[in-house]
Amino acid sequence: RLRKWQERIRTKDAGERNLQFALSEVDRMASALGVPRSVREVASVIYRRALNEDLIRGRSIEGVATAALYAACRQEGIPRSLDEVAEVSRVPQKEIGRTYRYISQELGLELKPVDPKQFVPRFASELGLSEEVQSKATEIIDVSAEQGLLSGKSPTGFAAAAIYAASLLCNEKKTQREVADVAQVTEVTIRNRYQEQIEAMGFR
Amino acid sequence: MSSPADSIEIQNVVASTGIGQELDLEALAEDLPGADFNPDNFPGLVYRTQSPKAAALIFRSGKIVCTGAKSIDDVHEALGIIFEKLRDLTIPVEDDPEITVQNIVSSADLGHNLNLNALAIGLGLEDVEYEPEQFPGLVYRMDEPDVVILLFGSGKIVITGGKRTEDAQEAVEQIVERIEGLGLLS
DNA sequence: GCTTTAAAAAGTAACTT
DNA sequence: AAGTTACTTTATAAAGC
Repeated sequence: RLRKWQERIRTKDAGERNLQFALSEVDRMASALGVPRSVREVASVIYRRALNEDLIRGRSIEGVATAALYAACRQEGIPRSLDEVAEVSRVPQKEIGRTYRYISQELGLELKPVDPKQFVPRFASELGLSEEVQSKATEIIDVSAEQGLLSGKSPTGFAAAAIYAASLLCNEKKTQREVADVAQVTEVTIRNRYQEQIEAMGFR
Repeated sequence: MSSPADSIEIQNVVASTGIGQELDLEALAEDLPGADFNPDNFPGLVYRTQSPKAAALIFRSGKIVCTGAKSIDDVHEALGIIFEKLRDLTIPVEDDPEITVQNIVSSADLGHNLNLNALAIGLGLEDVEYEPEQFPGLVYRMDEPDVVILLFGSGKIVITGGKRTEDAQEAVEQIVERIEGLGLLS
């Protein structure tokens, strides 16, 4: 009976330690990503829900913590790409994506697909581009998405191309390489999306 | 009057069977020209048939998985060839081993572009997985028939998880009806 | 969970020419 | 810049770790 008790305390302690570890990891990654405190709080709520629903079994604590943070960023409307999240996590990108899809399904998060426009302010400011370029990029995204060009395309690549196009239109040109670097996509992707977008805008 | 259902093409059929006889795969790998056997990697021996084109995974237990065939008839033909090859090597093979189709992968074309963002919301986010950052297709799990459909912006689709030829047919009819009902089949 | 096999869809990436 | 190759997703059996 005494042993059982000690075991209970031990597992409870272990559980507490695991939770502490997960939340401190969320905190560490959130800081590295520069997301506000509110996002970390949403992420810990998601993590605790996953824990209560026993979704961690068979998965790494760090993987679930990272996926919770990725989900929280999306839920709060300030998404980070899987690439960006993977950079501050010790979990491979593929596992983060897989874990995100799992907890998202099981917790019924029902997050809408990421809107490329949500990347515009951050990418544009990293490139030192003006408000004018940002609103032009936003317009390009809206117009080309409305014409059905967004289906199946990566939101970061779509946003990157629109920012590149807008920088040209507003005489604040950035090279494809510069835009590609902040958005973490290739120049080829920017070129492909850019061509479709300027055609959709009626330029050419 | 071409309907999407007419565009269905079976792309891959997976089936399992067994010869009811244990096998020495090391010996079989020697006797079967073209056989790949790397037990450190995978417990099955891989054997490919040329016509019809298919790949078989042959296990020590005598159980066999056949994949890559373009029709159920091709599965039977390919396995028939393998059964004969084994008999030629004086390995006793049951007269008519039962062949079970486990999965059929089909492709089809809805004939219209799809707005996957609108479709994700229209079909219900709870039944849909659409993560264009990870994969360009929208994943839709259908209950009846029990299949998974991948839908792409081009209107091309993939139906998998079905065990009968009719599953793809029914799935296409169902998904067309649902998308039309949402007014999203431009 | 993973390992292997096959096939389609379309996007993205990493190479080579 | 174009071309090739390869990887992402889905399902499915097999035996074993």
